[in-house]
Amino acid sequence: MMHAFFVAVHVSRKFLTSQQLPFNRSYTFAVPKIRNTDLKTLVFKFNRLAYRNPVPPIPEFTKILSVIAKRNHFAAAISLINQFDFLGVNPVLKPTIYVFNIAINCFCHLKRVDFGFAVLAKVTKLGYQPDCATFNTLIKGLCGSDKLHQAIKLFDRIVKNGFEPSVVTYGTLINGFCKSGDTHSAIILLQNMETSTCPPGIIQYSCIIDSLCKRKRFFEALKLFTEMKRKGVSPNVVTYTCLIHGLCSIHSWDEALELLSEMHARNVSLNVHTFSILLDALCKEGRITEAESLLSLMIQIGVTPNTVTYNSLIRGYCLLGKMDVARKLFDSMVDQHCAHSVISYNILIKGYSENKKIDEALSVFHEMCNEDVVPSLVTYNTLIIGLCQAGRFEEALLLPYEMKSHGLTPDISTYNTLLDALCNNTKLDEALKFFDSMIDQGCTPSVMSYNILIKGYSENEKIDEALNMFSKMSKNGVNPNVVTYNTLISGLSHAGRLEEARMLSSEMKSRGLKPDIVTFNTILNTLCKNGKLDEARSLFNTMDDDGVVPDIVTCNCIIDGMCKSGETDDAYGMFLSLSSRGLQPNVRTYNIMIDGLCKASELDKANTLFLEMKANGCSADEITYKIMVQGFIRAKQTTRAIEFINGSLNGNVWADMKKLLNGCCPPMDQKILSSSN
DNA sequence: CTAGGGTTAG
Repeated sequence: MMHAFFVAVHVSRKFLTSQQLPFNRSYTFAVPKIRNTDLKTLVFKFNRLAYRNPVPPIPEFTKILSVIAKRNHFAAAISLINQFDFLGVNPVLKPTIYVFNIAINCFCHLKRVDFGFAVLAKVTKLGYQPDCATFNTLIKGLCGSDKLHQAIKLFDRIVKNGFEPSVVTYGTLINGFCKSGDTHSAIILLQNMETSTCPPGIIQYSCIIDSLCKRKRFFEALKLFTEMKRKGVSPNVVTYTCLIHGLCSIHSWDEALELLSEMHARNVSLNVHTFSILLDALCKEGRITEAESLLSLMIQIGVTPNTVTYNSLIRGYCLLGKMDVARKLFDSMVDQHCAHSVISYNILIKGYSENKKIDEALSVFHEMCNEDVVPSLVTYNTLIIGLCQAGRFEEALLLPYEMKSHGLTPDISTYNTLLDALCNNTKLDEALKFFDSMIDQGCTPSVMSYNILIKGYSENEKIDEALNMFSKMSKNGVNPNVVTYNTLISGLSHAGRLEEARMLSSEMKSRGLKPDIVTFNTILNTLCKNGKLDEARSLFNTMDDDGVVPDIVTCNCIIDGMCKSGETDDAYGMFLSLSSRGLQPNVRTYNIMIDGLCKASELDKANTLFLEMKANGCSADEITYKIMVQGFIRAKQTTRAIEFINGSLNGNVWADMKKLLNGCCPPMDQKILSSSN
């Protein structure tokens, strides 16, 4: 559904006035205080200070050190601090607690909180007084190293020793809880703040609201949002952006737009984050034209798009298969002073891979290496997926070695992808060996790993091995999920072991796993294939009770079942009812329906549908052509078949078609056949 | 101390 606002943007931007939406506000730009200097220059500056005579006061040094640390050059900052023996107390330059705090912060970022605590020990040993920032930094470090428990212990200890926690101390812990998924504890801490000397502020509320949104707990998020406003804490652009992000992620455009108008009413301007989220949501829905309009709009009102903004747009084009535009946009980023991030490259690599251009994907990979953008784990995983999908799994299998040589550790996703590739290429013995080897590499197989093997066995008529793996996973303490059951139910059904399939489906429910759309589709497919259309019909009609809404796959299955049972009229009726169910027919739907019509000798109706699918933006595939040609042949209309082919086909499919036609054409048609080649 | 973009199975 297209909301009025986006229609407005799309149709004519000039009609958007500031009365309607919060975009056309004037923006003031903060001049960046830190100039764009690289690490080398900063270190040079630092050294020049150190050798000046007389030695400048310590704040001159800390200023540079904090800039270096802010640029994520943690090791460099620590090295400079060490070099001047600040921590051992330089005889000429007596460091302030600020220097120690910078050192602690750097160690924490380098995931060495233990060294941070060593600095703290030195602080007290030298008779310095740790300040609020010292403890806050350490608490943050512990939170960031998944040591939340220790962070709370430190908090309790310092409070017991008479330390007054600040709003930042609380905020750091709340953030830690939120990021670890324990929103509940974060809320309790927020409530504790109410009764403390520092009441919660905008940051604490926003943090929890964001966490709730990310976990799709919108009701609670909006409750807290209302509560904060009631308590006189005004939401800012961050609060709104978090909520809008959450709402967009569940396609609740109307609610998101309501918030946009509320922002306007409260005089809160959108920034690049807000715009990027909206733009990203549009791209994910394939609404690229609107996304483009939004980009122009943000530029027009003075919000500069950045790398993230462009990344979303590039991905949008990739999703539509418009790789040329994606590439152009990628190249244009440089002109817009937007640096390519590793994510920009990952998006492009995935785009090429998914559009069957693996060689382009590989060349982008080499390009990034040349541009000194370091490939990440995701880069490799994406490339491995691409290679596997292109059937080049031998090359993919080599990449974990390359990763390791670059200091990257393959993760469970890397291994699962390769495991899947081996299974898909019927290399089941190798897959099992690979499965064992990943354990040797210190990677514990996940449910997904088992599911992949179970699927591999099932699809290769080794259903007993699949069942064996199923019991093995439970023994190894890995609980099966819905996918596991669906895979097995499908495997057993294909093997004709319907009773066992039925048993598994009830076992799954008794284990508290809810059947999902795939479960239903699998069972419906089996019923239809086995001529049990009536059972399928009644199951189809009761899906709703389980809270599962039929999708296009479900309907395709039923339509196919009806066609196969000769109930072509019912099938066609269902086909016509798709849009009222909010469903779009896909190629498969058309193929099924056209085939059904052909077999019911309704050739003209089939042909009409064929023409209609094109008009509906659904392009025919090879199967469609084959079905049509077969239909004509069955009706002994070979000339019409040939005319049909000549009117619609190109090179590749032609060979198949010729085979199909061979032998069934009268001599004269054969002549037409060869002349049209 | 709070917000946006990239990866695996049915």
